[in-house]
Amino acid sequence: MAVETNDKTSLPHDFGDDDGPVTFKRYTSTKKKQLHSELTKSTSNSLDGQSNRQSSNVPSSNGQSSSAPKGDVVPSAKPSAMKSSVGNSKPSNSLVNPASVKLPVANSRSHSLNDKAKSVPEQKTSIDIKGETKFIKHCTNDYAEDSEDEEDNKPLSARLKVNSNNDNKATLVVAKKSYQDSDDDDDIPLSAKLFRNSNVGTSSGNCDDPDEKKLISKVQKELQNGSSASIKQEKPSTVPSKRPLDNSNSMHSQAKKSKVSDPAASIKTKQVSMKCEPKVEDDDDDDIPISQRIKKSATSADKSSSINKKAAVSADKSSSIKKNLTKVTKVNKAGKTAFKKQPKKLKKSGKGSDYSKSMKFLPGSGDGQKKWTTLVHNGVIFPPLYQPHGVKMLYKGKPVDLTPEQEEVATMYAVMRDTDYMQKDKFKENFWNDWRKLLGRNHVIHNLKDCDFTPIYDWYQSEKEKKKQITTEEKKALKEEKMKQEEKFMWAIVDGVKEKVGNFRVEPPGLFRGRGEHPKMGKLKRRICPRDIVINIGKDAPVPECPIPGERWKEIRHDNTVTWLAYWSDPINPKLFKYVFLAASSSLKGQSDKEKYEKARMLKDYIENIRAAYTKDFTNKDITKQQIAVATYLIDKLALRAGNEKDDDEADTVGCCTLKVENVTREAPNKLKFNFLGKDSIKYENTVEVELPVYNAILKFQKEKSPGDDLFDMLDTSKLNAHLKELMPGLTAKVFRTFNASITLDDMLNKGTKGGDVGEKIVVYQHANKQVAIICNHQRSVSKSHSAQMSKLNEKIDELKAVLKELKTDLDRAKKGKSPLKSSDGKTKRNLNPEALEKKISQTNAKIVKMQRDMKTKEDLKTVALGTSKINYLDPRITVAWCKRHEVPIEKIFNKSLLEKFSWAMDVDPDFRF
DNA sequence: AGGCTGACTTGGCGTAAAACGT
DNA sequence: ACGTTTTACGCCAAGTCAGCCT
Repeated sequence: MAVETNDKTSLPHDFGDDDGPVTFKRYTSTKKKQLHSELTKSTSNSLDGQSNRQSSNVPSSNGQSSSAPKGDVVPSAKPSAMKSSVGNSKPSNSLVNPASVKLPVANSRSHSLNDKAKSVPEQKTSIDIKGETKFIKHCTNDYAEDSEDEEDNKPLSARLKVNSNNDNKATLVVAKKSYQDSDDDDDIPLSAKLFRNSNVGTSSGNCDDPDEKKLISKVQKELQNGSSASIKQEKPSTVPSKRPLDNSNSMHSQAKKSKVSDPAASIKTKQVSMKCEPKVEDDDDDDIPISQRIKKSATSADKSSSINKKAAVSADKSSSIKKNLTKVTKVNKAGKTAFKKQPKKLKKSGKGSDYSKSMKFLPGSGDGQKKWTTLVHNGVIFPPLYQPHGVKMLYKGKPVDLTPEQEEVATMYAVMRDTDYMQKDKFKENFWNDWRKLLGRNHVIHNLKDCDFTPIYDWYQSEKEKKKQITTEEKKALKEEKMKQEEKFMWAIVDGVKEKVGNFRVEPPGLFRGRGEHPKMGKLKRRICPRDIVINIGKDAPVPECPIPGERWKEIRHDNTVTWLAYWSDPINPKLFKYVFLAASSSLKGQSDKEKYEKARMLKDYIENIRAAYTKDFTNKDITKQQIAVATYLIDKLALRAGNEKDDDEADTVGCCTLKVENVTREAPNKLKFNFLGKDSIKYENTVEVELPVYNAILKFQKEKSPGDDLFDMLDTSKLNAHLKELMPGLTAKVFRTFNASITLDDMLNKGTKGGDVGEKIVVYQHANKQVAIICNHQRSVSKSHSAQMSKLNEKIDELKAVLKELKTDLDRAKKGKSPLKSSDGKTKRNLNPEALEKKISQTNAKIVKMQRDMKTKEDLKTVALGTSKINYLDPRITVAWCKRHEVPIEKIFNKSLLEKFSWAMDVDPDFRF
C-alpha cells in the first residue's frame, strides 16, 4: 500500500484482491457522498464505573447537590494519583467487557496490519525524537521538578525545530519569548498556546490558584451577566466542588500555589508538570510493542484504552481550561482586559485536573449516564424578525400586494433563483403548496407559473451589493455589534469549566433545501419561537430569560444524562429534533471523540479474527449468517456505511444493509461493480475484485429478485450490529470506517515519509489524506472556476518556460561574451554574468516544477474533499505524532479549529501508532 | 422482534475571512 | 492598497445507533 498515485481503494488490510478502480464521479447536480459510519458510543462501562463513583454522591438528577464529590475526583489530579489511576484504569476500561469479549488473537496478523505492527517498534525514532522522548519519560518520574526546562514550555513546533537543528530559530525565539512574557498570551501563536496548554501539566489542572478560582467565578459571572440571571447555582456546588477536588489533591496545585504571586513562575511550574503528564498518559502503550499491547488489551480491559482515556481526560481538561483561557482572552480583547492574566494561569494550570473531573462522567456513549453535574448557559439566540422590504413582485405582469408574511416567503423563493432547486419541479410544487396556504383562497395569485419574482430578486442583489460596498471599518463595527449581542450565548459553564457552545443560533425560517431528490424540498421551514424550544440546564442554574416578551420556553429540563443545551423539533419533520450542543472543542466532545478512536484502535486487535470469522461464513448455509458475513466484508473492505432503513419522505439513498439488487453488478469472474447513492445522495461508484465466495454469495442473493429488491433481505443494521457486538465489545458498523481511515493514514504516513523538506512531507500527508478520502468516498463538487484556474496556471507555466528559453539564450551569449538580446517586449536587459544567469535558470526551473506539482495536486483533488476525514475519521494522534517525528509544524496540517478540537491529542508521544 | 424515538456524529456547500499576488 | 484566490467556518441536512415501547 505504498502510496501510489492511482486512486485505488486498497485498504491496508486488503486481502490483496481489490484493485478495482475507484471512480469518483459526481452525480449530476447533487452531491454525492458516500458512506461513513463511525461510531462511537462510548463503550464504556468501566468508564461508568468511574463516573458512577462520582455521581454516586449525587442523589439528585443533576448531581449538583452532591456537589462534586470531592474525593473522587481529586485523586486523579494528583500526580501520584494519576499514576495509580492509570494502573487501575485497566480493569475499568469500559471498552472491554471481559465477560463478553472474545479474546483477540495476539499473534499473527496477516495483511498489512501485520507489517505495521512489526514496524512500529523500529520506527520509533529518530534521534531528536529520542531526545524528546527521553525527556518526557524523565519527567514522568520526577513529577514536579523540572520546571526549568525551557523546552517544555515551548510550543511543540518550536520544540521540534529546536531539536532538529534549529532551523527555525525565529520561531523558537518567538515562542519562547512569548512564553516568558507570562502575561500575554495574546501574542502567542495559537498553536503555541494550544501546545502549551495541552502540555501543561496534568497536575495543574487544579484550580488551586486563587487566581484561577477568581477567574472561574468571574467567568461565571460574565456568563450570567449576560442573562441577568445570577449564578448562584454554581457557586456552592459547582464551581467549588470541582475545583477543589482537583486542587486540593494535586501536588501541582501546591507547587502552583506557592508561586501564585509570581505569574511567570507559576507558569513555568505548570508547564513542567504538564510535561510529565503526557508521559503518564501517552505512555500508555505506545512504547510497548504491539503484540504486548494486544495481550494487554485482550486480557484486561484494554489497558491502553483506559489509559488513553485518562490521558484524554486530563488532556481534555487541560484543553478546556485552555479554551477557557483562550476564550477569556478573547473576551478580554473585546473589552475586558483585566482578565487576561488570570485566564492564562488557568490554562496552564489546568490541564490535568479539570479534565479529569469532567472526564469522569463520561459522555460518550454512555447512555443514561451522567454527562455533567452542573450546567449553566444562556439559552439560544433568535434570528431577527422579518423586515418587509415592500418590493412588489409581479403576477401576470402586474405588481401584487403581499402581507409581510407572504412577502417573506416570496422573498425566500425569489432569492433562490440561481440555484439548482429552481430546476426541480418538486421544489416548486412544495413551495407553492406552502405559500398558497399563506396567500389564502381569495388571493389574486392563483399559480406559480404566472409569478415573476424578478423585482424581489433584483432588490436582493442590490442589497448584497450594498453590503459589499461598506467599508472595512463599518464591517468591523457591525461585527463587533453582533459579537456583543451573541457573546453571552456563546459560552456555557459545564462543571465549572467555561466551554464554547456549538450552535447557539436558532435556525432562521427558510425553504427546506433537502439534498438529492428529497421529497420535501421547497417546503417552508417556519420560524422557531421560544415556545418551541426545550431548554436543558442545571437545576440550580438560572433559567435563561426568554428573549421574546410575553413568550416562554416550551419546557425547562434538568437532564444530566444528555449533553444538549436546547432543542426544538424540526418543522419539516416533526419527528426529528434540532439540538444545541457544545462545540467540538469542548471537553465533552473531545472525550467522546477520543473514545471513538480508542474503540477503532481496539478493533485492530480483533480484526484478524473478525476477518477470519466472516470469511468462513461466506459459505454458511444459514442465509442470514451468510448475509451478515458478506455485508461485514463489504463494510470492512469498502468502508461502506451501515445503511439504516429510510422512510418514504426522505431521499432514496442506501448503505450496505439497504443495498438493492440493482446497485451491484457482477463482472465475471470475480468483480463487483457498485453504483448507488449514499448519504447526502452522493454517488458511490466502484468496481472491486472480491473473493470468489463473496462473488458467488452475491450471485445467490440476487437470484430471483427484482432490481429494486433488497440485496440483503435477511439483514438490517440492528441485526448486523448485534452480531458485531458479539465479536468485539462496542463494535458497530461505523467503527470500521474509523478504523480503516485511521490505519490507512498511519500506514501510508509511515511508509511514505522519506525525508525531504516540509513541503514534500506535507505532500505525503495530503496523499495519504486523499487515499482516505477516496476510501470513504468524500467528494466535493468541482469549483466553478476550476478549469479557468487550471488554464491560468498553464499560461503561467508557459510564460515561465518562455522566460527559461530566453535565459538559456542569454546564457549562451554571455558565455561568449555577448550581451543579451532584447526581450520580447523590446526592452534591453541587464548584462548578467553566466553565474547569475545559471542561477536564474535554476530558480525558474524550480518554479516551474513547483507549479506543475501544484497543478497536479489541484487537479487530483478537485473532486476529493480532504477535510471530512480529518475532522471525523483520522485519529489526530497519528497526525500529531507524525508531525513530531518529522518536524512538521502541526499548524500546517490542522487549522485553528482542528487544533482546538484536537487539543486532547496534542501531547501524544511521538512514537504513537494507531 | 421490530418499530420508533432520541441523541449524537458525519457531511457538503456557501460564503466570510484570510492569504496571496500584483 | 487592492483585487483575486484560497481557506476556514457556519449552516443545517442526513446519517448511525441505543434503548424504549409495544
